[in-house]
Amino acid sequence: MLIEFDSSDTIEGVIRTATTASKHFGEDFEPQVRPADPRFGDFQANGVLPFAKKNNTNPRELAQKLIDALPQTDLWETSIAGPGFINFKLSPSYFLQWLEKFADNESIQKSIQTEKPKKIVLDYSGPNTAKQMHVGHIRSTIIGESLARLLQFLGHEVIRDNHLGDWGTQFGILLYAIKREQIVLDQLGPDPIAKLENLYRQGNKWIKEEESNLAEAREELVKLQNGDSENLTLWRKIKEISMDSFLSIYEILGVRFDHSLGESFYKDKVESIYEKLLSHQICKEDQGALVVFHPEHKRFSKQPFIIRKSDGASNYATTDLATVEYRKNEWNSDQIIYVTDGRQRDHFEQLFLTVEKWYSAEKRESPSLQHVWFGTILGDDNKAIKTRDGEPIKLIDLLNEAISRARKMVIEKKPDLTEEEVEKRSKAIGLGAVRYADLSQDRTLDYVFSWEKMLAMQGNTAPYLQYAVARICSIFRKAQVVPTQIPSTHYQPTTDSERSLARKFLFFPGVIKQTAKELKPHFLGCYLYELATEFSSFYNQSKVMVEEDEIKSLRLTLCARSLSILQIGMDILGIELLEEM
RNA sequence: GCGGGAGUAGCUCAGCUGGAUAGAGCAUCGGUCUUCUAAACCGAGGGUCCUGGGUUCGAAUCCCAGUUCCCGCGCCA
Repeated sequence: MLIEFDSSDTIEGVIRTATTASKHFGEDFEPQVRPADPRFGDFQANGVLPFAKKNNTNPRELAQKLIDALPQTDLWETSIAGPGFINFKLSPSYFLQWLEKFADNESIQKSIQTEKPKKIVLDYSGPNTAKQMHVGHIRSTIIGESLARLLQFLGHEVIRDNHLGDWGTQFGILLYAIKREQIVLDQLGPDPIAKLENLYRQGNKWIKEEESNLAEAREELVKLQNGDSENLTLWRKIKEISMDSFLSIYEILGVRFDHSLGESFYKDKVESIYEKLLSHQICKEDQGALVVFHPEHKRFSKQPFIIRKSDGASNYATTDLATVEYRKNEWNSDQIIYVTDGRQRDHFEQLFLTVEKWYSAEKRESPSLQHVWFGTILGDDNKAIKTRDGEPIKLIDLLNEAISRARKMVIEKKPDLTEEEVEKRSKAIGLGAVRYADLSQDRTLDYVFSWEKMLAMQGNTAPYLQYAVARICSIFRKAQVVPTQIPSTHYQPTTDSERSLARKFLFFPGVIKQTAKELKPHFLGCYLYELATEFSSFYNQSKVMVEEDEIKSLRLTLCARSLSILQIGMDILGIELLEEM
């Protein structure tokens, strides 16, 4: 019998073979193999219950027929429980075979990679220029990066594109403020982006104070959009300053984009969009603007998708349409994934509907479009953190605070480390904590920002996972073997802690699949935490460095597989690991 | 008004798409370091899964109604 990486697949395959051949079941029988409660077994097949219901037979008797039809094997024991569940309790021999078959990170990756690699554009982070990234901006960057890594791990070609908000109306206000204050952009001092942000805030105040100021700001924007050279020069400088600030954050977070084509990149590509959509009668003029309605849709038949404002200017919707076209034509992408705040869901739904009609009118295949949205980070008032007024916590400050708190713990624990080592560990631990705090929770949920939450280092946190890894590495150092060169063994997982750790490995494939299917990193994060918990428990109960070589080899193998899965998983989450803590 | 999301332990959250006695972390209380790293481990207490109906062998999960909070809905992105 072939042992597959995903044990559910192995079991399901065996069941299907049996049921297809059996007169009691047939081809339409769904085994429904799921991880089981450890009290009952390792996997369970639930499919008999609904099938018996549909065919008006006794489920327990039917379950018995299924078991009778299964081939004899020493890989597992089966039993019927409750109303008709079939439990599979895997044998020690199964575990040992699995452990030997998927022996290193490469073979694990190979076993799970896709057969149909796609070219996927991942659109994430996308901060607005002239503003600093604050804590509210962390989610798109971290979630997006993690999904990029996941898809790459699965064998897809991923194009990371940072769709900068560099052509919005904020420039009217900012240019107005710069001119009013007679600011020289080259002389903004050590923290130019903060200065720009203050200017923007000041400008915002001014335009609210007086009508005429608002008019002037609008005029600056029009001049910019019409290619006024003075304003364009200022705009370029602003973008440069912004990019420097973003890049320093990406550097810390280990994020690198293949492209940073902002909205400005598409400003000359929008005219043809209007023409095409008009010629296909997808959009129409309404109240002076060019809009798209979707008559078949209950809501978007009334709620417009504005692709050209009544003043003739383009907007977010327009550039997004042009962006799809560019990514399809120039990069030949099969799929585009947008990682943005959930408040933009209507926008993307409308965008996707519009693209679908447009491409189908031209009989072209549109890329598959997906909006991976996340909840908002809220302030203490339960409202979204916003930049316009007040001073939200800067992202850079959060990251630095995380590193400095980790630093205290690192030094406390090991006072004699070199400065270089302290630096390395504090960074891995502090940033890991922040990343994990966000990634370990369902992305669709809003949460209130708190230092305590973001910087926790005990319990279900990245440092806990990193600590488990450090302990494993320590064992291998003491044992003087490398994880890939452990002597083979005949000793099978026997004790409770050996068995339950080995058992945990088997659920990794399913977790990866689910994470990829729903594009929700928290499935992986939670699993890794559970795995680390199993390992810690194993570590406390079973000494690895024992006299008996056979037992030692098995336990080293369990350490090695824990390490592999933690390495792979943490790498996908973008969290660094340490060999010592 | 229309549409979307959410309501699970004192707090923060999981709950594998309908499975068996609902789980973690934090906090509280108790135990474990001359033994591979105590950022750890073991244990205890803590629940009207918002409320009320329904669907069925079986519901935190699906459907309906109500309720509370959040978000979106014509020229911001």
